[in-house]
Amino acid sequence: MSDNTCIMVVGATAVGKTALSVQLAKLFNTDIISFDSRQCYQELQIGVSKPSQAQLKDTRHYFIDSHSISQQVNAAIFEQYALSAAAEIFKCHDTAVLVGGTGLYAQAFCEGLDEIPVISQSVRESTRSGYEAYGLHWLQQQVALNDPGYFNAGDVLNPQRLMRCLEVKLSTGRSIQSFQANIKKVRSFQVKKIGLQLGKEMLDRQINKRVDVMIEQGLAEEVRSLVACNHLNALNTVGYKELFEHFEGKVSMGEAIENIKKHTRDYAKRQMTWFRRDISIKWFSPGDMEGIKSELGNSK
RNA sequence: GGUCGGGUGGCCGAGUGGCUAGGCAGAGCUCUGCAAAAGCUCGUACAGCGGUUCGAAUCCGCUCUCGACCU
Repeated sequence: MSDNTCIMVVGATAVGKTALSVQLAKLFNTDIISFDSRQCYQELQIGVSKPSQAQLKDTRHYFIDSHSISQQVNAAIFEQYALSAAAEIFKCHDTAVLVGGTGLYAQAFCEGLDEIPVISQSVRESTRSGYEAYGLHWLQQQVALNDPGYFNAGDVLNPQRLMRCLEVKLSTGRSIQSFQANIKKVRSFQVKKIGLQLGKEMLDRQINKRVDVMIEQGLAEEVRSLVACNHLNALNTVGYKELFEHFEGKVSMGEAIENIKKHTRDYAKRQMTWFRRDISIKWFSPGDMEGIKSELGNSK
């Protein structure tokens, strides 16, 4: 195994990951790979809290502004993208910094995803439109019929999982379970995970502040300019969907802003639920640069 | 001092003798190709004390408390 190391910074939204990642990149004189499922889109700016222009100029960032909202991006695509970015970085450095809040993407990068054939667009479309037209009950019936094994074991109230199961079966003729070997891939680098953590009150305060600043910076205008794209998955994003509701006349501006704050809190909570169970993460408070440095130094 | 109303879980709010509303906020969790997504789970609370009753948040009495009005 090589000596190459990925330092991975994780934590809830608004906790201060970006600042730390830039500090670490400077410290190790290297580049950054983001694993944030929304910051990769060029069209999304104010609402997704990207690194500043100065930070982007100073430090090379991968997976920031790298895609368009009209492109398909998912965990598997990210895995390939990030692995090749890491290989690129390791040509000249022995350390890469990763930073983000999308747990599934982090997992895909560290452990890989099982190989499942690409699903044809037509199968995907028909599965989706079937659900939209006939509802959950129809979906459950289809899964019970086509993949009873999954139906009996699976999450039958979760439409997203059911659709995935159905499209795999319809497209490949095999149950999705037959692909899920759950084998962790071996990487040619080691990973050190640094978690950033703040008390609930502090984090809520930073979330509220961040949202207020986004509004001041003109988030509403940005969202208005994207109304025509509101059906795209990339726009199913906190900060955007709430303002679409406002522009559709469903809620007042004040309510939309409150909803953004609430949904950001919910999101942060889900992120922590995900990261907490990863025992390889070492947790620090955002200001504890000394602790983080010694952790990275000692274990090397 | 008197009369009349009220007091329901963190908040809002229904319930008028047995069938544990509901909403919001909050908490816990799941996670293999849409993940800033999608989904799951969690509150016997009825101001207090006593009584009636097989059974009371619901009826009766007293106490406390909030409000309105009266003298």
